[in-house]
Amino acid sequence: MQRSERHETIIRYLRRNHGTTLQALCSETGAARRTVLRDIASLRDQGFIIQSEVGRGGGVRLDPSSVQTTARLAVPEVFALLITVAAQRATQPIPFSDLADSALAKIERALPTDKLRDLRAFLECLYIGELPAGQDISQLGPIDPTLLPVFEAGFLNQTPIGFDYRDAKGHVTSRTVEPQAMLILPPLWYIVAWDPARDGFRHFRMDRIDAPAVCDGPRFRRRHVPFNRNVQSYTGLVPQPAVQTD
Amino acid sequence: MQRSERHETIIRYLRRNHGTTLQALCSETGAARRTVLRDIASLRDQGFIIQSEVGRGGGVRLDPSSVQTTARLAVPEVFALLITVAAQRATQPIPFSDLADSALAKIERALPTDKLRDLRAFLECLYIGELPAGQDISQLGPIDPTLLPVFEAGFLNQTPIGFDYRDAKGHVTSRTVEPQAMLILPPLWYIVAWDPARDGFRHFRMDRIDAPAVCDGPRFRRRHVPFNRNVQSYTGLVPQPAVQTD
DNA sequence: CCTAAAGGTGCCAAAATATGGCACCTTTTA
DNA sequence: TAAAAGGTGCCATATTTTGGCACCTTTAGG
Repeated sequence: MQRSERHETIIRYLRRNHGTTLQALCSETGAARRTVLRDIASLRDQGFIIQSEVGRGGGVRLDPSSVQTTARLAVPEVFALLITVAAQRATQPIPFSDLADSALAKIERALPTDKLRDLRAFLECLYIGELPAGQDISQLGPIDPTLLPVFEAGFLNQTPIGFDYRDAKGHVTSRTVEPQAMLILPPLWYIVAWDPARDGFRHFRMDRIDAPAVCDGPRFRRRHVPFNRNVQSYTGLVPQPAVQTD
Repeated sequence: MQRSERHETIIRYLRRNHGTTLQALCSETGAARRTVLRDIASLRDQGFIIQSEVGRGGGVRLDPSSVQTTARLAVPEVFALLITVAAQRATQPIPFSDLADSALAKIERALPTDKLRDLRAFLECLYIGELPAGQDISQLGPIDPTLLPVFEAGFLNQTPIGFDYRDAKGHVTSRTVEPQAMLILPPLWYIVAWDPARDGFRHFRMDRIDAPAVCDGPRFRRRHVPFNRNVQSYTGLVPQPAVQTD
């Protein structure tokens, strides 16, 4: 097996298996342990975040936010691809999804460092949970397509965003808030923001947001968003016992 | 200078200079002429269209339509991404799927011309419908991951493919057929092929196919596959990205 | 016609790089 | 304590790449 093939195989395997051992990777690639170790070092040099755990029950794991793309793809675009593939795998897996993973791995390798950093930060503010039973979703509307880029810009640059918000009764208010997180309770998508006017966190349903725009205003600081037990971060869906320091 | 660095230098130089000579590339890279020649051959293998002129006043030139694909995706990989996004849209649409579409459009445009042609042909043989009510899917098994590349090779090159087929009773027969289309009736995937031995079209469930392989045999011609009303072609369902003109 | 300027291929020795095995280290768990 | 893990350095061997050479073809100019 060629070296570049082997690298792709390793990434693909790590992506599909949340935790694995070097021994498994040796079997998968047909290479010696020493070679696989070198491959992993090389992949780390290329920017893949591969965490490891020493000792019994240990192994290696690819950080789920390890993604790259072609330089011409915008971060929200890659984000949308990632979410789509992950959602599809969670609901009704498509045959040959390993090929989609392989494509994502290759896109991953081509991401410039600054965009990779942005995407990683973006994925870290994404939370997923389940909608409480009985929640009314009868008036679920479309989401303004400019909302995600606006959120991204505000979040990454730490500048406030503004929008008109319609509550359940259709009453519209104008808001200027500090975007802190995104929350998906399928099929509802929320923006979680710090509202300075109310001195607290607010959840805004994305389908009730109109005319989103980045605002001039002082840079805000990021805050830890308190969620209840049923909500997990996208990057924390797999427990990470050891954080590798590069 | 490392090999990969040299490749980037060559491409960059060719982009900036519409016509150049090997001698100039040798100076630019510091490598021997023989090495630069190999590099060019290698770049051609990677999909760059590098034209050359022999003789006085000759040289090499990068075809302007030869867009550099920093992520070199295989056609089945792009296919898998496309299908994933389309399937997700059909079941439970993700917000911002327009962004995923946009990303895919950019990826498609970044494909070399021959691969783009292959992908288009591939997508044109894909059909989607709904499973008739009451169809038994209780024995749905896994699909051999080599099947899609085998189908692709057979379909694009118009050469027969062979496989072992298990029918509903588990009876295995060996088949050699002409692949004509793929049919998705979620969650079942079918290969639709012309079976010369039976002088007709046959539908083969992908999860009942084993040991797929491309066969030696005469090139076959493509046929129009008759489907009933509930089946639509993929390209009729999904708007295609605008084709970039040279 | 000849010569020079071009791209191109095959071959081989030398150089460079990758691989695998080994020894040894550290950490974690049963 | 032993086994299961990831990890590093080193070295002989294997593999790949490079550069030089010979030879080929094509084109343009003298």
